[in-house]
Amino acid sequence: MRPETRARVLKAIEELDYTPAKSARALRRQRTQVIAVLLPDISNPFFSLLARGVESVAFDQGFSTMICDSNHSSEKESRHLDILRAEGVEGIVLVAVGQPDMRKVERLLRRNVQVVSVDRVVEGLPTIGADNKGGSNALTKHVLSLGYERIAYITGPQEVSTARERLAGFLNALELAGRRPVTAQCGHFTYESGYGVAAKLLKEFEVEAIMAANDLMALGAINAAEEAGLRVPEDLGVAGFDHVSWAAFVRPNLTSVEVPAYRMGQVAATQVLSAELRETRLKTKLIHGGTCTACHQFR
Amino acid sequence: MRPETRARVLKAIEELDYTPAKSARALRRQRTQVIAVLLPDISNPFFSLLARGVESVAFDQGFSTMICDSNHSSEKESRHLDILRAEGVEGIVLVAVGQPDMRKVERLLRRNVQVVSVDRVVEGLPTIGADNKGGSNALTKHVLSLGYERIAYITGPQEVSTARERLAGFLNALELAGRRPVTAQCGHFTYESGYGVAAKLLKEFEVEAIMAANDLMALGAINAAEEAGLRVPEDLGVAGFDHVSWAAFVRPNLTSVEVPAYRMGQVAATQVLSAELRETRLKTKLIHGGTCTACHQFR
DNA sequence: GTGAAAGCGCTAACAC
DNA sequence: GTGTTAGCGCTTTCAC
Repeated sequence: MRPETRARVLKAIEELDYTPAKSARALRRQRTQVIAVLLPDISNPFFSLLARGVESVAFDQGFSTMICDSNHSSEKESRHLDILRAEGVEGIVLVAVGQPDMRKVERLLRRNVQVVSVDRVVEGLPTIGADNKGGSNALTKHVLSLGYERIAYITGPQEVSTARERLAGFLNALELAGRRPVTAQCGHFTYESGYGVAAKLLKEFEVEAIMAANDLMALGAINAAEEAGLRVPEDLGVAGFDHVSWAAFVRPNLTSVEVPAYRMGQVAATQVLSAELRETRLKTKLIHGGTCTACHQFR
Repeated sequence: MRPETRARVLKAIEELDYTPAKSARALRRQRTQVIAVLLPDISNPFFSLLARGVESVAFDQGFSTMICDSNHSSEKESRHLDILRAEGVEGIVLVAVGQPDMRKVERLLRRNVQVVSVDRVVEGLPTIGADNKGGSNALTKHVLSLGYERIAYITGPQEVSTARERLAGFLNALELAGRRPVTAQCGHFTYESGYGVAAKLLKEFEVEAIMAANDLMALGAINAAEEAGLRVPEDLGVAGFDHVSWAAFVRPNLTSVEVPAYRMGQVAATQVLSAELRETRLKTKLIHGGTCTACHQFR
């Protein structure tokens, strides 16, 4: 092309304020260059970090990301799956609310839309998860090594795979040490449920430490303990799981296991975008060893 | 249409797994039914709540939402503005990183893309913000009414309008009471800066209370105080701003002013989507009175 | 009501 | 290289 022509074209672009229209391009090429991340609650710091991880990878590869919030509702999740199909996204990173609507998911897969589950195991989908069992196991061993003997556990809903895995890791470590938990009771991964379960538990049992399946419940347990007149960590040790950012500001500090949400998002996005994938069906993949961090919560 | 034909069509839809392709529709109608929210950091709970507010309104109106993360970078923000134009979004809710690239913004406006600024005032754009000055004023009066006299202030970067407004509200309330702040020093809205500024300040001045321009810095101040051997709230009162959700879990509790991020997002989205808007240029709009919440932090 | 046809803005293919 | 053309899947219009 003659430099002069080139200059004229550039000038026209400038004057007409031209930008190629993505929707036309998408129609013609049958590729939108958009992926989505569909999660239960973007205002939960764990999920929003995960979303950032997805976005960072997509952005680098020239993809846009739609972040969709199912608001903890399976129905809204299902509607979002429809919308995303119509929207023509090329892949979906899914943090499912319970078991997702597999009919919808399969329709997407048939259209060659990559769907990868993160954090929670979904039957029939490749899953990117942390090593919940291993992390819980390591944390429990750490707690035992500090000399705690009478330990209670607050677990999450048993339909959620992460809750089951963390409980399993805990029980396994105890068993290896030839011990049994004082009690294991079920919460809902919320602050309130942690508070409620701990308050009840502290009345009925004599415990030296409480381990919870996530930080929010652990925080509830701390507050319940202090209201029961117990000093933490002098009278009662408390541990959580997730190592969410604000936990670092909580006083007294919370012992926890780091779950690398950002990296999990990155890995999931990479899987979704990787072309190889279009051939091979993936297996579940573990990220990180579930490192046990900060330990100020224990005497 | 004959019921029989109708049935056949429905059956075909089912069999072919048909969903109308949005990109074709968008191309033909020159409307994508997509809006975007472009913000500095989706993993910040304040912004993610805001994003949820935007999404909820858009979803109800049949619009999809693209959440874009500028990662606190003006450059990335600018690139996102380009992408969003190419993508053909019909409106943008913008939480700007400093002053945004107005050339890009104006190109969007010229194309009749609605751009509304939230939280931070942007010259030349309608802004949805909280009543920072009023809220700060009310909080300061509250603190004064509790009998505190020697008050220090930790402000945010003065380029950010919210920081200026909160400082102004504080100074105004003091002035009305015929007082002056012990000192007012600048942080960066981060935990670390709050910690650092407070630690220094407590050495140099004798203060009864520290007020910070946001919760994160207030939390830093609390930790600095406790490390300096001061009990909070017995020896030193501390107040923040934003009333972020995790602040409710912090012990001792933090006095703060609520900034209704979710509602601000909803209002901004409504503005962006409202058709009237296409005619009239908007003015800045205040949401909420900046209510002063929980007061356990003060004796 | 039903059907046919044009065209949105782009890209891929093919001819020059 | 450069120019032309067909067509992606939908909506709108206009003719029946």
